[in-house]
Amino acid sequence: MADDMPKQDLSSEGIAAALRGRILSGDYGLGQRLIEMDLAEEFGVGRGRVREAFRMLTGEGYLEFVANRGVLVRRYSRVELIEMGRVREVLEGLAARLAAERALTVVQRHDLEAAQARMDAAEVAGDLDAFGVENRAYHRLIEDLSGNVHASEFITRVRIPLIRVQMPWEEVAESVGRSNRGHRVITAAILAGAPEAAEVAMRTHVRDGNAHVARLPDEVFEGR
Amino acid sequence: MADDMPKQDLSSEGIAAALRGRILSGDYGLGQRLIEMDLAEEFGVGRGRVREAFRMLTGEGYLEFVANRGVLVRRYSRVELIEMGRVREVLEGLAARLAAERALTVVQRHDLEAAQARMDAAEVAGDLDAFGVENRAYHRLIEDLSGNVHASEFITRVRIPLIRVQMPWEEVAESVGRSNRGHRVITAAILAGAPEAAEVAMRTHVRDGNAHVARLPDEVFEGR
DNA sequence: CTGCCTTGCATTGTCAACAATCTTGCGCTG
DNA sequence: CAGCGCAAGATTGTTGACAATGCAAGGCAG
Repeated sequence: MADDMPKQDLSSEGIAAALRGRILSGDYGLGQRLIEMDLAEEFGVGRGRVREAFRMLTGEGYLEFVANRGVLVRRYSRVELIEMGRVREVLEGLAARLAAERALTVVQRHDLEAAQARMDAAEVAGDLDAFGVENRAYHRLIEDLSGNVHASEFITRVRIPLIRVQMPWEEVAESVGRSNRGHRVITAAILAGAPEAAEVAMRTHVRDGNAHVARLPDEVFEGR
Repeated sequence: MADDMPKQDLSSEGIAAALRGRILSGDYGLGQRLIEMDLAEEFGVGRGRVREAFRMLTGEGYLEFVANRGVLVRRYSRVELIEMGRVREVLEGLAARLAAERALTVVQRHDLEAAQARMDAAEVAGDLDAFGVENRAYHRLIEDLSGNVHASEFITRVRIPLIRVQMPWEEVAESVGRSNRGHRVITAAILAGAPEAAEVAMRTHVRDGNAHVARLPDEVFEGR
């Protein structure tokens, strides 16, 4: 579908949401500069509204403001990525713990099992792309099951720098097996209502993933 | 000093910083409505700049935007406060862990001991106000010692709703002893370079504090 | 007296124009 | 040919004016 049709009149929040989506989807690359005028035209609004959306997203940590240069999608150095990885570790661990603490409905339990099954199928089929997609869906599902929107929000943010980075990760086919073994432990712990076990398993799992990040080449960190 | 002298010309960031300070200091109460025009006049700038400052602070979680009504200092429901408390628990736990993992300099170790000593002095003197101040300084020091700015940023955010709430907390003189006992365990663990012990102690400590929040009366949650 | 409508005021929402600033490419000089 | 201004273009920074919205006070009907 062509995306160049002038958008409907949106509020600042709507524009912010649209831009947030583009950043999270990787549509806008890290370090990419955003031009007020272009977006104003695209959305069919004045520059002021776009500016306000920019300021909201800077406050949320998605954009970087440079005086007299405007905004760019926030970049992260290797050090920052490692720091955020540690934060992600405890936050995702918390989400798993909370999911295990709650009395899940039958539907929720089924959703979790289904997500696990889809990852298993992708693993067996050796479909790395599908595994990547299902992996992300699985982690987001656990956030949802935690019922803690603040934890979710922060996890989303510390996951941003991984958007582009995870490609080389998928190349390592061997790690899929290891990764999914972690998933099965987490799934079992949540379904069994074992918070401590769920948190420990999730933390270990995320930490494993972070180890890959530490070995990435420098090129990954330059925002074009 | 009288505060009614027209302020110097400030950037949006400067205005945001000023407002953030007023919110953090309790100068602006929870739920208080802020008028663009008044602040524009006070700071001697156009409304646009004030609006942009508002949007930044909304993104940071300090303000709440209501369509066609402007902004008010963000209120948090009891449920949100409890949710954020759990996030704070693991994040402060992480900060303590990281502080214990790092090889602290002599100066840093001294700072930590000094902060602990000041809390001890306030406890002995029975000075609840001083203890509250030193308590906050202590937690912030540990954030700094962690060396993880992202953890720090998130901790600051989940601490926002506690600004007003901590007053009744201080009334419970008995809890000061219990609280400071927790501090001593944390301090010792960090100085001993014991990450696991430091994290566990901090999590327990923060969880204790959160228990107070859960028992607060409903009035605390209504923005005037 | 009570409830609803209306009218006026306070405030926010939006834009378009102008000023300030930065970048870029050109030409001049040594 | 390299380096240094310098001017033109592009982009952001800021404001004031006008439109739209919501709220409160007062009047009117029942």
